[in-house]
Amino acid sequence: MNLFTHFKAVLLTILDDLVTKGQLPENIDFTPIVVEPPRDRSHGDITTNAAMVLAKPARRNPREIAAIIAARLEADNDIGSVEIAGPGFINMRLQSGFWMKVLYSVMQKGEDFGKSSIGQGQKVNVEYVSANPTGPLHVGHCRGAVVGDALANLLADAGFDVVREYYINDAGAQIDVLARSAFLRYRQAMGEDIGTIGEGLYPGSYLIPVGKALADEYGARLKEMPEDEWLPLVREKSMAMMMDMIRDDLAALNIHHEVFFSEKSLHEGGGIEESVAALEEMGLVYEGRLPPPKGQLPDDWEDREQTLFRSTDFGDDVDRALKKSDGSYTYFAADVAYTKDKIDRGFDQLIYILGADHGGYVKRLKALAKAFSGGDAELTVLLCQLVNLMRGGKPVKMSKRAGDFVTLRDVVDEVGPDVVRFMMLYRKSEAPLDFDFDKVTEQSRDNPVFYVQYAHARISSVFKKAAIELKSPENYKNVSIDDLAVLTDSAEMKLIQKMAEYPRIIESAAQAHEPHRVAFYLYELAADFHSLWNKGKETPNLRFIINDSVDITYARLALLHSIRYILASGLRILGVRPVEEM
RNA sequence: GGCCUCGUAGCUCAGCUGGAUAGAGCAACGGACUUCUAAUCCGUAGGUCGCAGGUUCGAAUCCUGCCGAGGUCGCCA
Repeated sequence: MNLFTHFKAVLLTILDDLVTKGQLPENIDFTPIVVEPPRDRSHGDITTNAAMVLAKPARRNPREIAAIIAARLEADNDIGSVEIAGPGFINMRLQSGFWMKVLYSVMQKGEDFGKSSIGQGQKVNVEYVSANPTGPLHVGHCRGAVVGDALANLLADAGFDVVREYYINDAGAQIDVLARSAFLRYRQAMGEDIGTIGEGLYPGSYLIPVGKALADEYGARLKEMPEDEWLPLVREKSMAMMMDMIRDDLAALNIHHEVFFSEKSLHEGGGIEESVAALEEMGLVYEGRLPPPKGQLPDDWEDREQTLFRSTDFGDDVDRALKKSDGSYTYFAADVAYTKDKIDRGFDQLIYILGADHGGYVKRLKALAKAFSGGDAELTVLLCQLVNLMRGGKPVKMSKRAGDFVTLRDVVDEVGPDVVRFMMLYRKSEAPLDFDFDKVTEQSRDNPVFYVQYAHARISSVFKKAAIELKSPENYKNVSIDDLAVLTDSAEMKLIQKMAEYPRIIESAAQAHEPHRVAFYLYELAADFHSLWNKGKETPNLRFIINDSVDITYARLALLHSIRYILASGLRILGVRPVEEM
């Protein structure tokens, strides 16, 4: 239950009634009305701008309207007091009994407490990673991988029907380069001295096992074939092995896609012709010339007529080429087919997680979604900015020597998947991110991963102690709403109120496509918990286990258990494991 | 030159889709360990929200123009 939507419903009922009673004019637009937590908690538990929004259409003073609404709100059993403040804010304080109902609801629903149905089962496709299958994932892929995965989890919790998808670029010239590079490794495996690896081939040692596998499978036969015979065989084998490696890399970060979509299947299955024909039917394809780019002109620029898609009809800067000078389809043409395929599969929302270097690609993708869905499908792109690898405050030097890059696996192996995931999510994705190997493994408040994990571990330690000291340590699970009334300390109330915000965080983060909000929320929840913990040091009767009062002990264990549920739920969305001890 | 992203405390960043006196952490300073782990907590101090206009009851948030940082710019993928 999102308490803000709950009280918004209460408010709207009142407003409707005021309209029928003639105290407000008819046909007023209520959509700008929000019910939310006040910026400053001292103003109350919830606040609404209703009076200020209604003032103009009702042609009355906002504070006057506020007074009318406030009088009605006060009649609600869950609302303790109502105040009108500033230009016309209506601030409400809730009865403490209401907070206990919320806490009880967390106890009952457990990790489902934050789940929402605002997604209404809308079909969402989240495409992320989609790295070329020509080598292991490198550190640059980390962020998009984690952001995409967490966003998918978040959307699923918010009631969307989510498909996680990986687009395999298995059709371009880079795949032939991969195959030739693997062929070299094959010759090496057959005992040949291959010398230094030539310019334009992949020198990485990860291809050595591919060469061996080829040698095992084909023996000397490949060497005796002309290139046009061995190339397809080597291509298939090396690509399959690269994809296996990529899947392993992703699994190390606990990432699993449901769909791996092959670009090649669009070329071979006629998807491209079909989709281009569909655009033609809509009158969106023509033969024409593009103006040369404004910046530095490419060396090999030649002015020529080509097949173009009218993406400018949908807000793009220039029309986009569908065919290369040799007559074959462009990469973009495959995207035409791919977008159409997604729309045809019935997705209401297409989300792409791309690196910042793909910024120039966004408008043409949006143009495609508009063209194929008639504007019904929403296409959004999250551009993840660069991750700067640091060590001890200094940038990690990455050698320009080809093949010598930091892999995703290097990073995960060094600091663990939980740290990688949390840190990649502890920043909004449009902002660049420093990832310092030393800082992220530091155990201090400066390290949010540790800080949140530590809260979870501390809660676990209380339950361990309770299991030893209490006769019936599980009895806290049977507390009633009334039993919870012994929780009256301000730090306890603050925690309950913080927990009550969780469903709203999930909903707003999902709608804004901002998983980092969950990470920040968890940090705040952990801070409130650590604060209560330390309060118990100074004030022993605020500790969780109180020897001479089982009632208080059970109520507090119920509180702790609820916090643990929410920490676990939020961490699950982020893909970080909660820990029992540090 | 066009387009995209960013600019908030000394540093690293939040700011909940336009709300009230702009918030955290680090660094600085002052406090709290016979304890359910002090790996934490409490307090003090720190601001022209890049600059200038505009929109309105109200702007860090929306619009326009500058300044600065990064990215990107037919047929590569």
